[in-house]
Order: sequence, then structure tokens, then C-alpha cells
Amino acid sequence: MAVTIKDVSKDAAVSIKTVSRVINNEANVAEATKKKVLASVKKLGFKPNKNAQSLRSKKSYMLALLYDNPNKSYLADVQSGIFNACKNTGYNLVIQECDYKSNKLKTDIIKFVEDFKIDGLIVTPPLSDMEDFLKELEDHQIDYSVIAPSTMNPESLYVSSNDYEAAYTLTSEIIKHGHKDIGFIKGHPKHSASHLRFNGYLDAIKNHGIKRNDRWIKQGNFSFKSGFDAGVEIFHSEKIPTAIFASNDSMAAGIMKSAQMKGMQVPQDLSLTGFDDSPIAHQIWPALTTVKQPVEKMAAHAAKILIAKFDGLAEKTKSKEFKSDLIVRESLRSL
Amino acid sequence: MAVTIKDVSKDAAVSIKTVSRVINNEANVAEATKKKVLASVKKLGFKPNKNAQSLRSKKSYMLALLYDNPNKSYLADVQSGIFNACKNTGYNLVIQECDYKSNKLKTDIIKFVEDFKIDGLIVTPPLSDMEDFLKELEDHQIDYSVIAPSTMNPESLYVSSNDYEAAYTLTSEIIKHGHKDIGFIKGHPKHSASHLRFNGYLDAIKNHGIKRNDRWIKQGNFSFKSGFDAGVEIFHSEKIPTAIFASNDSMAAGIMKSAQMKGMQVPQDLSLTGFDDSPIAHQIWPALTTVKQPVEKMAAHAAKILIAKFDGLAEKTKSKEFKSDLIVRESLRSL
DNA sequence: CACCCCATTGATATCGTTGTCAAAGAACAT
DNA sequence: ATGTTCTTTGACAACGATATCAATGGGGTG
Repeated sequence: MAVTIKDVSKDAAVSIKTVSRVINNEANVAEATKKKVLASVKKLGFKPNKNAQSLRSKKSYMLALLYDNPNKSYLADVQSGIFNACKNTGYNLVIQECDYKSNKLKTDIIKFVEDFKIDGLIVTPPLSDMEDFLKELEDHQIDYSVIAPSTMNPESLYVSSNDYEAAYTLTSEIIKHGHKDIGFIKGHPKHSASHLRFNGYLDAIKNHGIKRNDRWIKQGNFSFKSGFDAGVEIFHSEKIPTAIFASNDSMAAGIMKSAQMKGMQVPQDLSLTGFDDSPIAHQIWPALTTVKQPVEKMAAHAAKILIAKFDGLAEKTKSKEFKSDLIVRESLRSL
Repeated sequence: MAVTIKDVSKDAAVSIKTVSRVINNEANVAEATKKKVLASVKKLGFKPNKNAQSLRSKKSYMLALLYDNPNKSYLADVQSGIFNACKNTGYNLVIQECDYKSNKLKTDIIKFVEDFKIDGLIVTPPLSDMEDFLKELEDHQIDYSVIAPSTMNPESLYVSSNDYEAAYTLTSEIIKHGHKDIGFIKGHPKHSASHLRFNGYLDAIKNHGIKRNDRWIKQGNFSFKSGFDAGVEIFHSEKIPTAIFASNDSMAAGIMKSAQMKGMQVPQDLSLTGFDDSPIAHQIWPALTTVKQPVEKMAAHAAKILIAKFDGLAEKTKSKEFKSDLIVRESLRSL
């Protein structure tokens, strides 16, 4: 038999309600009473029963991570960040794999949240880019915070990254290395990151007086294969670019493979850059020049703003934009 | 206000206990009563309140995944498998990152399980290889199933893979390709998979009359860097092997990088094989010959045997060994 | 027909908290 | 001294299920 609030109340010679007040840090408890209760709590090793708390207070102390992302490394990082933010807060992290294309998505998620009384959701791309989905959550008064590349509705809770700027900076870096013929592989069209990165690239070449060449701009979907295919296509052209900016590392690796299969050397015959700094970026040879986002920190912050809201501390932890770092490695060379 | 069991009992004109019996599929409910109740349940859209169920029945309907594994792709696959097995069972998956080296590991996990009344744990390597840790779980009567490469205590719940055989087969395949000088990079010593794979290799070369050469056998730890370092060392020797068997794909990629930096070509100058069929295996050029374990299926099964036990169906779903597949790709060539 | 057994059902206690609301006492103003 | 307000405290109900145990009634047995 575990120790209950009743045992504590007896030991401390106060009512159970007073014990409840103390363990919930409620106001209006005399300092002396508080001390007495805490002593009993410690002495007896009392731990509140989560299920009883949940039942009565209608909270589950569970956050759920919603994802539909083929990028395993990204997922692991997000998860790790959230996990660490939850540590010692009394909240747990439950995971929920989704299919953003499913027409049951909305109803499934709402059913899930209501069945398990999930306190809040952390929504990752591409789900975070689906406005109707987020709207549905709001209509059901479901709390959530999004990890999103673009700045969101200022009302909502989010963490964002500066994808546009980072892409602009990376493109400028490529240009600084003397490149003028720069291809671009777009990411998955449902991810707002794709458009931000593309726009960063477009504006950078434009501002440096370079003309856009659509034969070197290919649509990808963030997968290795889509990068590989784009590479095959580009390398079929009579004139090939001296550098290619792939919207993520997997696609860059795909291009590298297609280049190497054609007998081309990176970076001697082709400079290549990625995005994300996923493990593959440095596990291939040559290692990729890329952009590193503080994914773990972002995810942790996304969890923190949710928890702060639940604990009535919304003022202290707010939505925020994080900065990315440019990482220059061997895959980019000076002409 | 949500619909409660009371509402259903009123609507169906039976007692709440009878409703409870029906939704829990208990025996001894007349067919007609059952039908009547189910009709009301459907009509009112009744869903049992998990928290109330948990409080009364002392179950949380939560499984936790314990991991301390730097391999993000492995983690994602395991997680996905468990998630799918939990779907529609009423169980949720909570994640719990650990540090196998922490001396607070045992107490932390036990506290976690007791605080949240976690119903069962799914334990992954290397935690699954720590006997004292598993013993501690048993002492606290915590249910768990392990995803482990070696066959375990037949009493416990586990899924295992045939790492030894797979390594034996892969080594034989390398030998069939005409190789006699075959290096080996060992995995993390705390993972039993490392030893199984090594033993498979040793027995295979022995049975083919090849003598072990310890200068070509290096200790790694499953990380890319440890493979890279091992490669650097081996390629410093005056005589280098014609093939290297790395105990996982990351290390194989590391070796490939060190080979390429030395100006060597894979597989022309060196054949290379990995293990796991992680994404990197086919995202590098040349793609790696490797061994694919049905990780997702194994993880799903690990969850299923736990859930079966909880639901009193332990007989139907039992511990099991899964077979791996050899995947031959370009990184292995015939001499 | 009397008896017993077993399948079926329900009244009520219970799980361990938090919420409601009222009471008691302290502090302050009049 | 009295009234008013605010702080502190506790008794008890409530959350929404499952558990216990007794009551009911139909069927089989001798």
C-alpha cells in the first residue's frame, strides 16, 4: 500500500485539503503549516497519485508529440529536446505518429486527445503547416505549440527558425566562393521550410546580380531518392552548374551519389551544400557544407511554453525565433 | 460534460456495474443485455474515462520505451513499431531517455514507473544487456519485455534476432567473393550484439580455414567516428585487408570515409560490409552490403507480448526470435 | 416438489486526489 | 467594543470508473 494524502494529513495533524494545498503550492498556507506538512511528506515518502490527480483535475500530465516526418534524425532530436524539457516537471511525453495525408487525421487526433485527456500537443512540420488542422485544434480548445520554420499567428504558441535568412546567408557564401551557376533542389512542397529556403536562395542570387536558371531548379521532397533523381536530371543537361544548393542534407547526399556515379568528384567538379546538419552531412566524403538549426533547443522550448501556460506562467516563457549556424565543410570549394 | 457510465446505465436501464462488465468484455453477461448496453454506448458516444479507470484499476494504460541509443534511425524504427502495435489497444507509448552509465539509472526508472504507474517497459540495447538492471525491475515486480539480440532467460519476455547466424552468413558471403584477408570492427562492448556478431565472424573464418589476424581486428563503439579511426589505423599497416566487416553501418561509413581520404576506392581497393541496413547504408556511394533486421516488426512484437500479458492472453503471443536478411550491394566485390 | 447451483444483475463502497464552501481566527478600521 | 475584511483551515462532496458481495431467478437433480 502506498502512502496517500490521508496518511500525510494524519501525520502532520492537518486536513487533507491542507496537504493538497501544500503539494500544489497554493497560496494562503501559513509558513509553519507548510513546513510541518513538507516534513511529513518527506518522512513518509509521499508521492501524489497521478491518476487520482488526473481524474479530479481533468489533466493528464501528458504532452503528445505529433509527427509525420520521414527524417529520423530530426525526430530523435525533437523528441530528445522535449523529453529533457519535461524532466522534473511531472509531465510525460507520449508520441503520436500521424499521416498528414489521411482524411481521418483531424478526427483521429481529436479522439486521441479527448480519450487520453492529453494536456497539450507539440506539432511538427508538415502538420504545423496545415492551417485547417491547427484551426480544428483551436475549435476544440486543444492547447498546442508548433515547431515551425515560418513565423506564425502571433496569438499561438510556437518556436520558429530563420530559414529564409539562413538560406540567404548560405547562398551568399556559395557566391562568395566564386560560383555563379548555382542549382537548387526544392524541398517537400507541404513544408513551409521549403518555400522559405527557396526564397532565401532566390533573393540572394538576385541581389548578387545572378539570373535564375530554371533548368537547374528541381522539385524534391526532402528524400534521398528525390535528390538522387534531381541530380541525374541535372547532370544530363549539356551545361551543368558549378554548385548545387539542396534544401536538406539527404537530398544533397542523393545528388552526391548521382554525381559520383557519373564519375564526377565533389567538390572538384561540383560544389554541394545541404541543410539541417543531419548525421549524414558529415558521414559522407566529402562532408557537406550545411546549416545547423538548434532543433533540440527549439523542441525543448516548444515544450516549455506549453508547460508554462499550464502552470499559469505564460508571461515568463514565450514564443521565440531561433537562429541557425552556417557550417562550412569540404563539399564547397572556391572556384 | 462528457458522457459517463452512469448515463449509459440509465439509458440502457441496467446498473453501472453491468455497463462496466460489457465494456470490459467480462464473462457472464446475457447476450441480450450486452446488445442493449452496446446500443446505448454507441447512441450516446460513450468513452470510458481513462483516468477513472486507471485510478480504480491501478493501471495507467501506458507503456514506456526505455532507450539509450545514439542510433537515431534504430530508435525511430523501434518507436514506430511499438506505436503501431499500441494503436487501437488503448495503450499509449511514453518515451524515456536513459543514461546507461548513470548510477541513478535504477532508482530513476523505478521512480518513474511507480510515479506514473507505467504498466510495462520495453527495454532496448544496451539497457537490455544489463542483467543487474533487469534484475532490479523484477525485484520491483515491474513488467518488461526486452528487444535483445541474444536469447534471454526463457522466463522473461523478449524478442531477439539471430545476430550470430547473420554475421556468420555475411562473413561466409565475403569469403565466397574470394576474400581471405578480412578485417573486423567490433561494436560497443556493452551491447551483446557486438559479441554475437564478432563470434559469428570468428567462427565463419575459422570454418573456412582462415586464420585470425588481430591487427585487422579493431574495437569500435558503433559510432561513425570509431569506424573512421579504426580505418585510419588499419590503413596505416603495411598490409591491409581486402575486405572489412564493420559491426554496423555507421562504422562502415566511417571506414569508407577514411579509405576515400587515403585515395582508396571502394570496392576496387577494399570491400566493405556493414550491419543494420540503416539509411546511411544506401545513401553513400557505393552502397553498403549489409544485414537487415526487421527492427520495426521486432519492436511491435515486443509491445504485443507485453499487452497480451496484461490482457491475460500470454499464451497467444510469446517471445520470439526474428531472422535477418542479407542485403548485397556494391560495396562488396569479387576478387 | 423441494432443493441446490450457477449465471446474471445491481447497490454500494472504493480508488486518492481536488473543488466547494463555510467556519474560525487574526488584523484592522470605526 | 464592534463590525468588517482577509487569511487560514477543514468537512465533505465529487471526479468516473471498478470491486465486492449479496440478491435474484431459471434450470437441473433426486
